[in-house]
Parts: sequence; structure tokens; C-alpha cells
Amino acid sequence: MDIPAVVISRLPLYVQALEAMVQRGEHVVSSQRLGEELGVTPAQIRKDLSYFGRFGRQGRGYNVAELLQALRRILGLDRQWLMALVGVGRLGRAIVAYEGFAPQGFRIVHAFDVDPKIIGQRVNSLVVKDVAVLEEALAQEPVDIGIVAVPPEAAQAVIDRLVGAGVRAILNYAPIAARVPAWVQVRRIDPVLALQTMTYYLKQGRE
Amino acid sequence: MDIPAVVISRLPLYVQALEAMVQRGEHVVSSQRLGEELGVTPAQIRKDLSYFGRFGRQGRGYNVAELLQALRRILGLDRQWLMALVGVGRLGRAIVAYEGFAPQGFRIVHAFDVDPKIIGQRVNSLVVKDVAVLEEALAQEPVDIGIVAVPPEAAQAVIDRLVGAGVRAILNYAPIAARVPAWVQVRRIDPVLALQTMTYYLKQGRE
DNA sequence: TTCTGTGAACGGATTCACAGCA
DNA sequence: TGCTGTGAATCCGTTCACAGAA
Repeated sequence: MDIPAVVISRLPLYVQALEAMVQRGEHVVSSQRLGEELGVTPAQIRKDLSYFGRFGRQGRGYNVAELLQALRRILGLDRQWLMALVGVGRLGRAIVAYEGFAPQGFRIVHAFDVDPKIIGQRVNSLVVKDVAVLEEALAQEPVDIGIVAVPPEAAQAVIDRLVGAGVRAILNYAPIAARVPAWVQVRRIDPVLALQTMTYYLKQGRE
Repeated sequence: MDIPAVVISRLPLYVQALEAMVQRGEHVVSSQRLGEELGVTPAQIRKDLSYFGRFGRQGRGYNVAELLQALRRILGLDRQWLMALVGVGRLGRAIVAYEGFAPQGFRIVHAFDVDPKIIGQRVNSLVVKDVAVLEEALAQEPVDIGIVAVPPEAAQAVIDRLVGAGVRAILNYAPIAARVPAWVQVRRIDPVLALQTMTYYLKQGRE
């Protein structure tokens, strides 16, 4: 049995909401309440969870800490994931500086660039390496995930090299639709794309 | 007849691919070729477009420039959209500095923060205003879209105020599931969420 | 011949509704 | 009584397959 991708894509939302509940000292939660928090129907949540087992108690609901731990294990968030960043321009620097990765177990261990002025620089305790040595560096210290923050023209080539070096997941900040083999995961971070899906609705309301 | 949201969410991808084709001097394209470029089936593309009209010529394909223009009009990308940024910390500064918005017609015209040390500062020709005057500032110079780049604890309150001030679209960089009225669009930009949907598959391949 | 536009068929995800358990 | 877990029913989006136009 394999699990629908939409289901997987919702689990991190549940994790996030449950973490907030732990923070607030809440111990049990029903699918009803969790659903309200996230704008999801209770049935959806119960069905999603049912793909992985039985986590609730009838009449009671779910133990927050228990469910959180289970979801973290399911998603593989109970370990560290190592990442390599390619492109240390303005965007790349912002990514390196981002404090949100570490608490969730994501750590950048390589940073590459082509620009000789940037190579050798130290950013947040990482020394920027020449992108030419990408393959050697990843052979020596492998990573799970590649982060691409290079200009659009260079992005596909960088992705091909990351994949060639064994990376099986790409976080793509470049505004291109990357072509990758079926076994490689890609997620795009593109604020412009997000904005462009909203303007359609803004336009509607306006007339 | 109203159009499925998934369809709308794909149109910006088509726009992006068509822009690249214009750049490369390509004049006509079939649904087949466009699909290969984007990893989408030709039937999907034809069906998506059919919601809005007939843009192709049988036996030939689509005129790239024509289709691009039509899609831009459909999405409302044939005009400027004004935005207000709330939160001018490290992330907020990176957003203001981002060069990708302007070429697509998105312009930040307000920047707000709570920190007295940041208020009054000039970032990229914008003077940071006190978030306390958000309502007045938006009444004087309204915007279409709010960008939220504040800490998670503050995010929901900021979003409520933006919505209260008439904003009908939110680009949310904060790691929370925002609750908004039905007529308000929200899109999240959250790299951690994106990473967390990939680790599940990475874990699989590993064993 | 080529490729669009589109009803019809299909498949997959969401919601319903209820049995079952505390 | 309250809430989970889940088959069944429903809904919705994708794909198929072909008529029709250049």
C-alpha cells in the first residue's frame, strides 16, 4: 500500500500545529479541534492518520505529545538531515542565516558558489567552496538535500550535478521548473508564483 | 461556471515557461512540448486552457506570445499590484531587496515594524513605519497584498489587522496556519514545510 | 497529417455516516 | 455520551480518445 502524496504533504502541518499545542501546554486534542486550527475537516485528519495506524482513543481524542512523536517518526524528522547550498549571493546568505532550519533538524554543511570573490568567504561558520569541487566535496561528506539558490540560467545544470552526486531531494529557489529523475524529490520556493496564483482572485473581487 | 483552484495554480507555471520561450525566440509551441518542459501531460494543459477559451490552432499549436499575453490577462498580471510588508528583520530585508517582484509587476509600497530601532530606517528607498500606524497608512495608500514576515507569535494578529484594513491577499512567511475569512487568499512560503514533505521519501529509499 | 478542444470514462481523494469502544 | 477508525458514497480532477479544423 502506498500513501497519497497529498496525505504526506499535510502531515507537516499537523506536526506544526501539535508543536504549538505542546508549547501551550495542551495535552489532548480531538480531530475536530486540530481541524479548526488548520482549516481542515476532522474526517480528513482521521483518514490521513489511519494510513499509518491508530493513534487516538475513542471518546477522548489524541494525546498531543504521542501523536507528535509518531508523526515526526513517520516523516523522518527524528534525525538530522544534511544539506548542501549552491549559490551564496544575497538569497543564499539569507538561507544560511535562516534560524528555522536547525531546530527542525536541518543543517547546511556545504556552501558552493562560482564567483571567485565569494569563494573562500566565511558565512555563518561555513567556508564557501568552489562549485567546481561539488562532486568531490559531496563524495567526502555526503548530504541528503540540495538547496539551489543560483540564477535561473544556471539552475538546471546545478540540479543535474547535485543529482549526479547522489542527492535525492532538491529545495529549488530558482524560478524554473526543474527536470529530475523520478526518484528525486523537488520542492519549489517561489514567492512570485505564489503571488501570481492570488491575483486571479483579487481581480475577480474587483469587478 | 467556476474554475478549479488547481487549474489557477498551474497557470503561472505556463506563464513562466512561455516567458522562457519568448526569451529563446520560439514562436509556436504544442501542448506536447509545453508539457515536456513542465512535467505535465498535454491533455492537462489543453483542458486547463479550455476553461478560458480557445487559444490554439489545430494542426499547429499555440502562438507563444499570444498565449502568454492571454494568460497574463487572465491572471491579472497585466497591471501593477501594490504590497505592504510587515516585519523588517533579516527576512523582511531580504524580501525588500528581492529583484524578482518588480519585473512581474509586484511593488512593495509600505514597510512596517514594531522595533523602534528599525522604525524610521530607510531600506531600499522605503522608510520603515511604525506598525501602529498600519491602518492609517493603508487608508491613505491602499495595497492589494500583505506580506507577513514577523515572528510566529505575532503573525496571526498582524494578518487580522491587514485583513481589517482591507487587504484581500496575504503572502505568509511566518510558520503558522493563518485563519482568515473566506474572501481572503493566503499563500505560505515555508521552506521547512517543504523539506518536511521530502524527508518522508528520503527515509523510504534509505532502507 | 498534425494537433487542438472536449465530452466521456476513469481513478483518486474527500466526505459521509456509522459501528465500536471508552 | 463523545470521539475514533473506516467502509461506502460522493465529488472532483485527470486522462482518454476522438471529432474537427488547418
